[in-house]
Amino acid sequence: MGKTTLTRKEREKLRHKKEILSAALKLFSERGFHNVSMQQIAEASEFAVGSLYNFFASKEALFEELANNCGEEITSTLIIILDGPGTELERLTNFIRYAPVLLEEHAAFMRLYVSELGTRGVKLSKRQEKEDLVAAVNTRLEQLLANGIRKGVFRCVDPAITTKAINSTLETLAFENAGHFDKVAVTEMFEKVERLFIDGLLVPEGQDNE
Amino acid sequence: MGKTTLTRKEREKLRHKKEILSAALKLFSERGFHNVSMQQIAEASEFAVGSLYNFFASKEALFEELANNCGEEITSTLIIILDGPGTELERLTNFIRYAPVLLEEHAAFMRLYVSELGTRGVKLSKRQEKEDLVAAVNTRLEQLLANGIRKGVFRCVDPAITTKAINSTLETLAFENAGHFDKVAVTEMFEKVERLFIDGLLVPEGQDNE
DNA sequence: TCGTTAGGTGAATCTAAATTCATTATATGA
DNA sequence: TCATATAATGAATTTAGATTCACCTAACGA
Repeated sequence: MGKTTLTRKEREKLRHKKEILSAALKLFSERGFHNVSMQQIAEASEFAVGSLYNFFASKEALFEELANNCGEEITSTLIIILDGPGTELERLTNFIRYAPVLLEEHAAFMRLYVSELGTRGVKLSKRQEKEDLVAAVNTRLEQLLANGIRKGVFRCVDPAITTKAINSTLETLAFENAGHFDKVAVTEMFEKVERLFIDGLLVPEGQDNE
Repeated sequence: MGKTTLTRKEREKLRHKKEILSAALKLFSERGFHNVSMQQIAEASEFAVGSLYNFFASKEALFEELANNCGEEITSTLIIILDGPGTELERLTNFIRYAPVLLEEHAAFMRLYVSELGTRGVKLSKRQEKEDLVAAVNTRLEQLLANGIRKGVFRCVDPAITTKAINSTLETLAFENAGHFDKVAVTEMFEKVERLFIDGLLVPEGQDNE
């Protein structure tokens, strides 16, 4: 019947699962993992508590699935940008410029990510996956910076530290703005970040690198 | 008897309270507020659970006292640096350089601060005080940057954004290093931060600001 | 129509932790 | 030494919230 290999029932089930995840994401991002109960998720998603357990083995499992889903989506986009065409300067600029888009599309998850999973964190069993995703982005950003430095485009800074600085700054601003998203204000804000980091990294004209 | 106005008993009590706070700080910083029980704090401090309640009305109250104590101590030092003598450049440099010292002396609290109170956060009732402390530091740092820009020492960046960038970078590194503190490595790391931000902020020689 | 099955339901149960409080120990000073 | 006050104790109670499960309901094929 459907255009996929899934039966209608299966599609329904998947949709229900997504509804639960979506409601949970909203709540978790607003109040944090420990301050949201399964009851509340049930109410918000208009299911019964018991039903949640038809989809997820535990609250923690639900959270993990959420984190993995969203994390994958976001990091894969970032990796495409970092691995994409263009000079180091262009790609780094795109990376920073993309933040507002990410924020608009995934505001709730960004909040969740920064507060529960970011550099800090709640302890979860299978956090492995997420570590890998983040590491993948960081490695690429570091590499990009290192290349830019070698080519004499960027000043001779430490790529690892600079990566951390850029990421933590973006995370912080993302978190602050995820609540009350205002496209214009946010875009403007990230332009300032761009000027801070990009201009601060460029080798001043007429000077040699190192 | 004592050199203060406190009786011996009172001093004893105070010491006991400090012992509890100290044990709690260690645990909270390692595992986070929600993952530490009053039982555990009792064991670690070698008191009975009930005794904790002779000192603090609730677990949350205990946490708040901890946060306020340490927060005050740290921010007051930072404010002294930011308000101190010296040019904007010198004071900003000192601010960043002071991070390792802070980290060495207050590693546990730094961890706690970043994970539970930093820009993100657990919801607590009387978080007001802490907000004020942080705001006091941020305002001064912004002001310092603004002055530096006006005097043509720093590039024309946004002081508020730059403040956030510097703080979040320092916080992130502090958090990462609070666990396994290594003076040499940490000092080296913060020197790189210094180069990243300070050098990146300076107006290139022979050029005019704006 | 009827039996079967996959979800769905939510009250009941279980669990981990916070909080209380009757009891015990210790110190002080008459 | 004894009376009193102050602090310490930890078993018992309470509470909040996760998890279970015996029971529904709707859809589908026979």
